[in-house]
Formats: sequence, structure tokens, C-alpha cells
Amino acid sequence: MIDNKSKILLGDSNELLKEIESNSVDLIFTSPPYADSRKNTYGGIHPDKYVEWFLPFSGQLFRVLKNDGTFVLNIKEKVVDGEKHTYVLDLIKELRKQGWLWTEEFIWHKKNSFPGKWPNRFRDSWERLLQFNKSKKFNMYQDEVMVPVGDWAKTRLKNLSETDKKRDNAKNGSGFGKNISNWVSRDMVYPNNVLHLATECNNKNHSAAFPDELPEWFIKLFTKEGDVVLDPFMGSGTTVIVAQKMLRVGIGIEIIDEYYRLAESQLTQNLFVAEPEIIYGKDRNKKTNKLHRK
Amino acid sequence: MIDNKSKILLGDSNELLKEIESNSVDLIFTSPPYADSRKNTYGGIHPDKYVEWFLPFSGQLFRVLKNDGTFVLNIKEKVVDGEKHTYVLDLIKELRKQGWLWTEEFIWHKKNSFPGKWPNRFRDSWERLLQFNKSKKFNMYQDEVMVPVGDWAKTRLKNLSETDKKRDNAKNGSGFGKNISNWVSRDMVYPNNVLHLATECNNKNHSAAFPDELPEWFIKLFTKEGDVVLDPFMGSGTTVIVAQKMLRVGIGIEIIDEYYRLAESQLTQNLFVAEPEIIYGKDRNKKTNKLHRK
DNA sequence: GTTCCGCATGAATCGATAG
DNA sequence: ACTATCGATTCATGCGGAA
Repeated sequence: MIDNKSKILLGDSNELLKEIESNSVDLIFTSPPYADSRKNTYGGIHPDKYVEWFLPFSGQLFRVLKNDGTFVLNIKEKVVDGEKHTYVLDLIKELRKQGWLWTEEFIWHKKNSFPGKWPNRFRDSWERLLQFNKSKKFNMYQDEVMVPVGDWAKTRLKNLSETDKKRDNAKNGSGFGKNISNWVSRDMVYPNNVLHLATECNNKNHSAAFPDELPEWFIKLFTKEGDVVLDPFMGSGTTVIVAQKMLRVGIGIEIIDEYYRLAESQLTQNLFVAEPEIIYGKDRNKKTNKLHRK
Repeated sequence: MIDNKSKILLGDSNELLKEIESNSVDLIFTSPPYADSRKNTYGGIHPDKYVEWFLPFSGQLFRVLKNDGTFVLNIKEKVVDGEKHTYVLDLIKELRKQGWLWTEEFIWHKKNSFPGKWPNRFRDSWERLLQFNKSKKFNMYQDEVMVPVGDWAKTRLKNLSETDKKRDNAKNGSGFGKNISNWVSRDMVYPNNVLHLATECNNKNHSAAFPDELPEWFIKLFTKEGDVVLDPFMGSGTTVIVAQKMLRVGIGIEIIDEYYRLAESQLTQNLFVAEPEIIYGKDRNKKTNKLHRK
């Protein structure tokens, strides 16, 4: 089933995952349909049924993942009747019973979250990126995601609101400034577990796309060239396309024909336009790792 | 027990909370001792025992909170043997059984957390701020925490002088929010549920302190002047001190004498400006019920 | 080729209305 | 009473057109 070429499959992951051999995947990065959303697609899983619905998939995922591989799950609670539903908490507990180790929880800070005003809550601007592993020993290539100090400062400042900047200035005496002076001597620093990315709203046909940078970051962190990256709910195929561009072997599964074709067209289009090695990473420092298609 | 004066108590919250009358507190903001850390405090709770340990406190908290009040819990998982422990997940589930509504989860992004390196993980730079309520109807003063619009820097702020920019940030914590929103209401937007604050670097004696801005933000959001703010694990007293400065009634409980004295000294120091006469002449042993007035 | 606006567009949530 | 649908609310982003 897996050779060294990216491929995408049309159908139900519950069936198609069975065709993937055990211990063959290095990274699973996926964003399954959220509870009760995208009703037209996966039939809209009710929050109360979500865990039960998801566990068969994750069982298969556990089987196909290598022992030193990583499973990254992008998921978020839904507000039901004014209260946050607990299915994500339940899911974590059940995944552990399946054998998964809950290793880390990254925060994706969505800078451009959906607007709105309500009497009892603010806009929801973050999502969970849950990291699971089969073993305490897993591959992690930390150096690949180091951030140049300049970029770090630039990005940091760019993302801060004006109030935040003012606060920082006021607190320069304590720690912030001092820390910067320590970092200046280095070229690259390690990131932390909070990712600042905007959602992509330019993709018209698929409503649930995350930005390229999200899978890109985890692919860099958890795989090397030639490794296998799997997305069992690929949607319009962002994960697979990025994986291919980064010279990994991307495997994607999608049950909706429309999304599958979207991914297919972009995948072939990408192959036609440029050789992957040209697009990805001669000099990583330049942060031109941004993979923009079109 | 509660009049309109801030006070701090030395002792076990399990006992002292019983002296607070039911439905009398508007906001509970606290950062309880984390599992297995701050071992001196409450005997160093093992992660496996954490939920069991916490529930008696939260039961009392449920009783003393007003129906339209809010409980904000700052807590974070501990990594045990390479894996994130699930006691926070379990705690949320159990608090719901106690009657609490899990309304929201804010993310505190600790901006200046120092980049570190471990083989399996990056620096942890965020914490949970779990919001619980007794009722779906609770007080929320959203206008008090509005922030400048994203591109404010580009449009308006250019023209403001540097002193104008700094004025808002004077760290007197005295409820200045409303003035700002009236002043430039057109340029202010509502915030979201990700808080960008630097960690406090200037405190020496208390290990688990958060920056003033953290309780300040929630006090502005969930209380008005004269309301009662409770911190049953006050540590060095940040919550109570900030509350008092913001003309709320702060109630703090701390079991460790050293922390209690730290809070006490800061509170009286602050009071010194207003009413010097009540500072001296109290025996320390009797101070459990000492009143601190603004 | 830049920079600068204007505009449409969202993994949303609440509350009212309708069946 | 209970569920289903709909409108109002709101703002960061990236696009296209214009200077």
C-alpha cells in the first residue's frame, strides 16, 4: 500500500485505514470534522456521540503508526447550551485507554477568529493540537523548527496588540528586556508550544482549511525527508500537499467526493508547476518555507 | 464575616471558607498549588490524589459564590513520566458533577517564557484559565476590558504622543478601563479568549505568582466596584492586593505563614498611603481575623 | 513594482421565532 | 416543552483595484 509516492484515497477511513500496513506511518496530522459542525459532510456527529464515533479511527491509527511516530490531533470543544461540552476531555481519556500516551498539548492561537459579540463570552480564538505517541521515545527534530531571533522578535511584535506592547514596555525593568539581551547572542532559538497563525479564508470550496504553516510546522518537527505523513480526514488536502512539497510521502483519505477532487487537482497542479525540491527549503533561515500554491 | 473591607486570613481554606456566608462572593480567582509542586503547601498533593484533594474546596466555593458570580481557576497539567497527567480533565468532569458549569477556557499565553530545550518537548508557555459558573446568567462587564483595534497602530496611534500611550498603562490597577473605552470607543474592540501577558519576574519568595494583569483583567471583567473577590489560595496575595487597589473587597486565605506575611506586608504597605494608623500594634498571632480596610 | 484602501468572508454563538 | 431555523453581531485577513 505505501510506496514512496504520495497518494490520496476516496472513501471511509474506517475501511481504507485497514489497507495500510502496521507500523508504517511516521506522522499522523489530522483535523477531524468537529462535533455537530459541517453537517452536510460527515453527517454531523452529535457531541454526545463524538468519542464513540472517533475511537474506531484512532484504533486503526494506533496500529499503522510507527512506535517512534507521532499523532497530532487538531480539535476543539463546542459550546452546547452555554457550556463547553466535555467530549474532548472524554476523548483524551479514552485514547489513553487505547494505548496512546498524551504527550503534549500545543495551542494554536487563531489570530483571525470568527467575529461576534455575546453577552457571556468573547470570541473563541484558539484550538487544541493534542500530541499523542505510542512510546515515550519518539522522533523529534527540534532543530528544524528553530526560529531566527530576528524573525522571532519581528513575529512577536507583529502579533502583539498595542496594549500588549505598552505592557511590555512598562515591564522592561523586570524580565523581558533582560531575556532579549540573552537571546541576541544566538542566531536561532527554539520555539514554544503556542503557535500563532491565522486561519486561511482564501480557500473557497472547503470551509475547514487550516493554514499550510500548521501541518508544515509539525511535519518539520516530527519527520524527515522520505517519511510517511498520514491524514485520515484530509478535507481539501492541505496536509498531503504540504507533505509532498516537503519531500515526505503524504497519504490522505477523504470521504467526500468534492473535497477529494479538490485535493486531487491541487496535488497534480502542484506537481506540474514545480519540482518539490525547488519549493522546499534551500535556506531555512530565510523563512521562505512558506508553501504558497497558486 | 464579609463586610466592605478587604481582609486576609491565615489558615486552611477548608476550615476558613466555612466562615464565609453563602452567596456572598462575586468572583473567585485562584491559582491553587499545582500537583506535586510547592510541596510545603498542603503537604504536596500527588497528581493522582489531586481531584480528591480539591473537591472539598470547590464545594465550599460553590456555596459562597453568588448565583451570578464567576469562578476562575488557573491550573495546568503536570508532566508525569513523560506524559501529561489527566487530573485537570478529571477535575473539570468532577466539578461539573458538583454543579459547576464549565463556561469557558481562557488561554494565558506567557509571552516571555524563556526558550528551553528538552529532548521531547519545548518550553511550556501557556496555562489554562478555566471559567466556571453556577448559572448561565452571570455578570460580565465586557466593555471594561476592551482593547485597541488590531491596526490601531497603523491608523490612529501614530499621532498620539508617547506620554499618552504610557498613561493608560500606569500600574495603579485602579479600574481605569472605562475611561479608555469612553475615550476612544471607536478604536476599541472586544478581546478574545487568549490573554497575552508576560510572566512576573520580580517576585522572589513565592513560586507560583502570576502577574498583576491576570487577576486585574478578570476582576475588571467579572466585578464592579464594591464587589467581593475571593482567593482561597492567595499565596503572596496578588489577587487580594489588586482587588483592593481596584476598590473591590478582597478576601484571601493562605495556609503558609511565610506567604501570609508577605501578603500582609504588601497590603499594609499599600494601606500606608491611606490610613497609617491601623498598621501597628497588632499581635501577629491574632491576625487571623485582622481587618484591612481601604 | 509598491503601498493603500475597500470589501467580502469565515470550524461561531445567542436569542427569538416558528413548527 | 422541545427542536429547528434564522438573523444579528463582529473583526482579522487577503484579495483586487487604484493611486
